[in-house]
Amino acid sequence: MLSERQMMILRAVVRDFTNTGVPVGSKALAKQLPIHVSSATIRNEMAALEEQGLIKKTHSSSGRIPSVEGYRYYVDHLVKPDPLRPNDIDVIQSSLGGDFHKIDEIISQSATILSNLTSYTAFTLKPELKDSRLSGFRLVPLGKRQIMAILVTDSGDVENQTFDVAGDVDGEQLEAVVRLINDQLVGLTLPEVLRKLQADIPAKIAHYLQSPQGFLDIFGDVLTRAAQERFYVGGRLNLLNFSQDSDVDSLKSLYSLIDKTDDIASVLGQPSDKISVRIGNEMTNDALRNFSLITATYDVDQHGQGMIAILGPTRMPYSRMLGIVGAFREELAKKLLDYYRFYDE
Amino acid sequence: MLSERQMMILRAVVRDFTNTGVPVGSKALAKQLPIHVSSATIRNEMAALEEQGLIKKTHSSSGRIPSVEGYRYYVDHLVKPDPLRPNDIDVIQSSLGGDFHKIDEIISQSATILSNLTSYTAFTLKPELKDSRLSGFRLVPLGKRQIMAILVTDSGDVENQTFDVAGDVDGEQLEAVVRLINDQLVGLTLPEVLRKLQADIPAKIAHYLQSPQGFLDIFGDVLTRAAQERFYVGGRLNLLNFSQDSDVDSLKSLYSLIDKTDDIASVLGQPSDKISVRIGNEMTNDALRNFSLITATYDVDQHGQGMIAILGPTRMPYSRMLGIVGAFREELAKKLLDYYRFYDE
DNA sequence: TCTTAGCACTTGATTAGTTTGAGTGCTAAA
DNA sequence: TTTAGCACTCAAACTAATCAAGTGCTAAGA
Repeated sequence: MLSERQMMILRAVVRDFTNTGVPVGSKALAKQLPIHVSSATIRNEMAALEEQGLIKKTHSSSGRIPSVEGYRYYVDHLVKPDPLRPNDIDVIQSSLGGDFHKIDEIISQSATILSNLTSYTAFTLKPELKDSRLSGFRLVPLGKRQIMAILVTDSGDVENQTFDVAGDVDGEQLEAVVRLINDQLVGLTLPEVLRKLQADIPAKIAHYLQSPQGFLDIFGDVLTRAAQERFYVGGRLNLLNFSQDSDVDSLKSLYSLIDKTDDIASVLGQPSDKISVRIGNEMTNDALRNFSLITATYDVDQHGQGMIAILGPTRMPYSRMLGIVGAFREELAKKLLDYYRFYDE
Repeated sequence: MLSERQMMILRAVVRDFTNTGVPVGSKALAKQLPIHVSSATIRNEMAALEEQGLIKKTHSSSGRIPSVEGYRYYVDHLVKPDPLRPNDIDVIQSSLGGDFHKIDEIISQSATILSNLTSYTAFTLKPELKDSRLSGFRLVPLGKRQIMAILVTDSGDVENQTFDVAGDVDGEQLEAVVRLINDQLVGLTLPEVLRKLQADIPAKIAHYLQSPQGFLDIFGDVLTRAAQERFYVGGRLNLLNFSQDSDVDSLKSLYSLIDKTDDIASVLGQPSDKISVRIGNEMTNDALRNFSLITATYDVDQHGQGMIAILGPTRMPYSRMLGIVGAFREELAKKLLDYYRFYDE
């Protein structure tokens, strides 16, 4: 249990350290605190805080920095999100104000905006329905030997892939296959489709195509891509700013983590309605030891739930970041509602 | 003009320095050279080489390192491409051996292979005809409010874009527009199409669509994307290995350079039949001061000419790199010929 | 009992001085 | 033309000294 004064001190330590990056000592605190106490008193209180594992020293006679637990306490009990700066509001308004022709443009743009506002790395996921279902599949012949496969889900995702085919294409055969797919698989969730694709579909297709394997490869490819959560990243390069003493290896593993599509869910974690903050080693991934991740969901009514996140150094100004994330999720939800409303009539 | 012996020494300096990264001194050279001379003699020769600006000292009493001019001389007159290591051959064979369904997969895979072989960053461009022409345009309605625009060029490039439309789509109107585009624009080069798009097309389209601007935006977007040279990058992260003393800023500008699609042509330069090496500040771009770029074209007969490139530190083992690039361009051309042959029948 | 002044002590950073080793240019003799 | 020898230079590694910021602890005061 912390006393009022200890909370005040912890808050000041976190705020000071996140702003300056320098361990904070008792004297500086004494000058700065609203109450009037001597540095010796502060030292005593700090010793108590250290006892509880909330702050720590970098060496035996240094000032204190927050521990992971200290940040945690701060974020859970002490922080108050900053209101947006007027300038930030302008940035959001103007960047999100334009006309968009597809959801993905808005979501991708959002990642850029967030990274600009925070100068960290930002992630955005578009709103997803829990289990999106296959709503259509086509094969469009393009040129002499090219075909495009297009897959559409009921949440409006479109995935496509162009590929070359050998020999003459029999239009009727293609139509038959497409009809088969649409008859048998439309309405199923994507994992179900994938399962069927490995089970009874091949046999059925064999009726129409002499070499069905090529087709199955393509279809499977488009399908898995559609089933994967797509996310956008903004401000990738900002990670470079925090690579302490140029630790190339950890930087590399960080980037591979970010670029590997399939891991993103495990990194961002379960969606929750609140804004969530995970600090340093609270995340299992070792490459994130010195980073904190702020994630938040946003709701677009019946169109599902999306997610935004920012990744920055553990020592980030949480109050400001929470303010930005909190405000931006609202703005984004509003923008998307407008968007859907326009196109849904 | 260099004497036989001076060439020998220059070659040894470059080879030694690119291998070890340590300035090379007269004593070490004396031991290593095939002829038997004293270190004093070497010193004299080195002074002569320095006189000509081919090597330089890092400080007044250090060993020598090659200057840009020295590398240039080495590359132009002294280097002999290394033959591939057996292991490298295996890597190429197995990575390029599989079945591919589209050119782009091969080209993108090539970038990865090249970066693996060299442990540098690699670029690949697919074979392009000089002026590819528009060969077809479609609009495919996908769902209730979604349309996909597809553009095909005569060199087989496909560019597509999905977008949302408001209100009900009139299928006949769409067809009319598509027919108009195909009638008027097919067969023109992409820049010509782009010009027409800004000139007389809007008026004509206005007959069929009440709000043509949206359509023009989309079409223009797909068109410019198709006109842009697409390139693939492998081993991006390898650049991190050479950021001396973690100079974050230059690293950032390097990455933005690489990611900015439109600049790549200016970076890679004019295609030439020979393998070209550009060293350090021979490239105008400042971010590349400490890098060298090896580029090579490859020919796929009537399907045009493509390009491969690797970007690494100025201090790279040129003989090995030239060997790899030289061998790989051949392998790639062969693979692509096979590919085209298969699909062209 | 809580607070505070005072003091001895610890530590990282900075600076200056030393030593070492690799390498150079130059001179003079072979 | 080559080479042995020598004085000289410089970066790098190490040592010692100083400084400044900060701590814990003690003892006195509120």
